[in-house]
Amino acid sequence: MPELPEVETIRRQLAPVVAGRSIELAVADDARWCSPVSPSQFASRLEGRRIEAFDRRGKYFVARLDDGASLLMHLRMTGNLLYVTPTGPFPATHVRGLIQFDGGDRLVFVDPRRFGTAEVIDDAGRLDAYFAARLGPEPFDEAFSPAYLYDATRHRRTSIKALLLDQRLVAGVGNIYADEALFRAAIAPHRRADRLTRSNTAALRESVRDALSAGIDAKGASIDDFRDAYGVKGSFQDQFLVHRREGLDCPRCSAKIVKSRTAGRGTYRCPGCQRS
DNA sequence: CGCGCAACCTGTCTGC
DNA sequence: TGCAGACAGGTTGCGC
Repeated sequence: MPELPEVETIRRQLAPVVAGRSIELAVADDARWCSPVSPSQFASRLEGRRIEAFDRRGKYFVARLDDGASLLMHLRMTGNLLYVTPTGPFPATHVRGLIQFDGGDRLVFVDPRRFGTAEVIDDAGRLDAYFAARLGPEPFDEAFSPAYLYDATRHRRTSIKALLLDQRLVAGVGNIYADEALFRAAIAPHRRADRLTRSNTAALRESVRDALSAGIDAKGASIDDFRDAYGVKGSFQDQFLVHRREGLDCPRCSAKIVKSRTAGRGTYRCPGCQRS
C-alpha cells in the first residue's frame, strides 16, 4: 500500500499535531510489531518521552524523541497510522499498537497483514547507520541527481524496475510509482538497467520526481486499504496512467496497456510507448 | 557479488 | 454456494 506519497501525506498531517506531545502510554498488542524488544520493553522505552518532531525518511516515519532516540514506524503492505481522539471512533480490528498522548489522543497503528513494524533507535549515530544500510537518497534531494542515477545503473544487469524498487537506489518508490515513473519516462520496465542511456536516466529521474509529486498532491493512492491519518482516502488512483489499467487505452498513444510480471511484481506498461 | 525468489501474514477476488 | 488458488501497496534473507 504505502509508498513515499502515502507516508508523506500522513506525516504532513501528524507533524503539527504530535510535535511537543508527551507519550503517556505505549502499547504493543502484537509482539512482532515491536520486535525484537518485548511489548513491555517497548512501552517503558517510550512512556514519559516527548516527541520533538515527526519526520519521514523513505517510507519510514521518524518520531524524534526528547532523549535523542527515534521511534521508527513502517507500514509495509497494509499498515495505517490513524490519529484517534477520545470521542472519535476507535478502529474495530487489526490494531497492532498505539501511542497515547497526554489529553488522551492516540496514534493507532492498524495492520491486517501484520507486516508493519515499530522500532526505537537509541541515538542519532545508530539512526544514521540504520538508514545508511537500507536507503539511498531521498528522491527530492540534490543527491538524487541525473549523474547519480546514470552512475548507479552502470554494471547493473537487472531490470530497471527491480532497481527502482530497491530502496538503496532511491528511497520511497514502490510498485505503483515505479510503473507510473517508467511510463512517464517512456522506458520499458524489463529493460536492463545498464542499457539505459544518459538521456534515459535523466528522463527517469525527472519522472520519478513528477510521479511522486503528483501522488503527494493527490494525498496518496487508495486502491484498497490506504487511508490518511484521519481515515480519508487519497485520490491518486484516479490519475494512474498505466498502473492497474490493463486492457485500457494508453493516454499517450492509445495502445492497450498490458500487465506482466517484472521483478516479481504485477507490472503495467504501454507496449506502444515503452519499448525495450 | 549480484540476482531472483520464497517467506512473512491476512483478506479478497476469480474460476471451477 | 463452497473451495482452492492467485494476488495484493514491502522488505529481508537465503541459495545459486
